[in-house]
Amino acid sequence: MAEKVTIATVARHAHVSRQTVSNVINAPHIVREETRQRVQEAISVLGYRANQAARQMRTGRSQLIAVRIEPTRDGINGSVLDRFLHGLTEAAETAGYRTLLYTAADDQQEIATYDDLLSAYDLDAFVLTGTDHGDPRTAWLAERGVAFVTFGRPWDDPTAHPWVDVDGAAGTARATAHLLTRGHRRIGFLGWPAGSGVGDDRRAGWRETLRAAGIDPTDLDRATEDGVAEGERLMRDLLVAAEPPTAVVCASDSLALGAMQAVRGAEPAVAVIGFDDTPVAAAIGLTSVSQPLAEAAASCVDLLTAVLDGDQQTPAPVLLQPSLALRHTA
Amino acid sequence: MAEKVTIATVARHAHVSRQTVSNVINAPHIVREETRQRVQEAISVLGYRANQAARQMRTGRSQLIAVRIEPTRDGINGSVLDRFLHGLTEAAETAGYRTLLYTAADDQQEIATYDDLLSAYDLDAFVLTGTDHGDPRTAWLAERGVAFVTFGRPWDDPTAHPWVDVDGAAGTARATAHLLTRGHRRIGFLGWPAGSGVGDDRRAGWRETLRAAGIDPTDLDRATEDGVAEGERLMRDLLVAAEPPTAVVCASDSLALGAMQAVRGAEPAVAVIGFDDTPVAAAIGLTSVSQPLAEAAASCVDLLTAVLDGDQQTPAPVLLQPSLALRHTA
DNA sequence: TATCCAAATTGGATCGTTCAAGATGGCGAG
DNA sequence: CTCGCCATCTTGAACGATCCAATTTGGATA
Repeated sequence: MAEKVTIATVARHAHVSRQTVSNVINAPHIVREETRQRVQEAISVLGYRANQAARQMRTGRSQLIAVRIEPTRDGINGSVLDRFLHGLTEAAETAGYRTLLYTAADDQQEIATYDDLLSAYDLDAFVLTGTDHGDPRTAWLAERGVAFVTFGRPWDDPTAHPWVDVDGAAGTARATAHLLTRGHRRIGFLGWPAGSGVGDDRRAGWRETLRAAGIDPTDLDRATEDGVAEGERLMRDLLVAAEPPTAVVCASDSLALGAMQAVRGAEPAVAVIGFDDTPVAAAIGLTSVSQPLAEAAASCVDLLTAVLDGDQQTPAPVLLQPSLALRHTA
Repeated sequence: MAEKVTIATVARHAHVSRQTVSNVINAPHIVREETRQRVQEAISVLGYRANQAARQMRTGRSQLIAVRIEPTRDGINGSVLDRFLHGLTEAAETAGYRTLLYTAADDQQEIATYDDLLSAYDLDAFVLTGTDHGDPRTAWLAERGVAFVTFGRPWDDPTAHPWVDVDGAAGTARATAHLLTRGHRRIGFLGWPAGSGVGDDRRAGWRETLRAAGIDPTDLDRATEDGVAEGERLMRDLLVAAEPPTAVVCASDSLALGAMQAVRGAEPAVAVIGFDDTPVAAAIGLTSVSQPLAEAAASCVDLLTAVLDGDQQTPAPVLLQPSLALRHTA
């Protein structure tokens, strides 16, 4: 293995001092152009790369961002976070950061991990996914002045910290509007029990769109835990109503898949629209609301760099618009 | 924010020297029991955590493992690597390592990233997924004495480096055997063009099992690129043969999904078995060969720790057995 | 030509840890 | 009683970068 190339090696090679090399890297403007080029050449000739550990010891910054990876959850919806993770890694890389993964069983353990990562690895920032009402994690981080962004709104106070989110209500609204233009009037909704920010948001988009069209959403709304079997059960329940729906909007592809199974072979066909545009939806031709996950991830990195570069303490949140991936179930 | 707790803080608090604290952490056996306990107590009282950057500067080890995350590939099969990643992160964590992500467009760029990660972050090891014949990446790493494990066999030389893999041939063999016990005799195979290690392996399991049962596999074999549409096309092609198959084993769930679409409504039903047990398979009730991904990830970490702790240069490879997730397509 | 100022460069200290070598004290053998 | 040995603990130096203060250089000015 070739011997280690340090900043001193570069300095010798370019006939300058260590500090000048450091300046070329961190503050090029204070170095004379001619010197700068000579050093740059030495750097590339020798293949020099600053040792992060040494830099970090002086500066306290590691160029590392941490993201939690959840234990393989629901097989269908789990892919959403994975796609977000892909986008995040790419965006972070172009911004000069690397992505570190960690796991945690619950909020308390996650906070312990923050502590560990911060003191052991000097992490620069955290990206949290899926915050809920009164999240202890964001409070802990904010209290200690740690930089972080959440993918998902803080439902209590939208100005509490930087966040990126996708407008779920707009998504279900778009889905509902699409069904309305196709002539559907009785459009049901399968969602989650009230109380979760995300679930309530998605339900609201459907409800308000129906109301705006002069349709009473009451009796067309069903809620339960997420899952295919649950979706099927809810849909059957909707179908036996006095005036069964001719279409249904769902809060997830899991629920939508269940709904599809419940209406299989029905005449006339019942339209179904899911949420998240998962691979399952694409595979079986399920129309679904699609979140711009790569864009969301890039926005997270943008906000983080804004915070880390000290430009702003709390950059403006980003709310992205979903689109409708049209397939043949609606 | 509380002031930083360093090894010196602990030393003062326990009335010993820095080095003794270091010894308590790294070589407890050379410290007197009484002293050890006193130091340990100081550590937990102060909440001390060794600073990785500083440690790394002396030891050259970072307790960091790197894994590549691919740009969101095929929506259906992509989840396999994601599930592996989940398992890997968990296993690495319990072994005292953290997982770092990186992306790369091609092999050459990936090698450049190795170089970067090694010199900038002093990475301890790499986990590679999906190696192919004559992989330049493994050669590069081996040449420099970098520790790494591949998830996937080195098809050229099984002793080239440590690896973990799932026995794909055993998987398709098991699927084929299952179909045979269900009375099927003409069992087709949809796979990838010859040349890819994984694809050839999966095909071999099916072929040899048929041969062992006295059935000639010729004419029952089809190959193409992966994808749902391709699977459907291949299956239609198989069906118009002189003696069409009554069942088919596929090299992926994508192909299997295509096959299912091709035989939809056929009487008698044509049995279909996929490979990878993806969420899509679970969602639509497709019987599929299931890889023990969490176990594979854990094995990777085991091999890595064996290499990193210097126990062995090339620990014995691990070949895991897949199982058959029975659902209602076979 | 001497003086001064700003820009560019230099050397030394420092971050927190581990390594290498040295100091201390107790104990048994000679 | 003294020596050497072992177990235990302490001291000084080093890893590779950046920060700080001091110094040199080049060019403009008097």
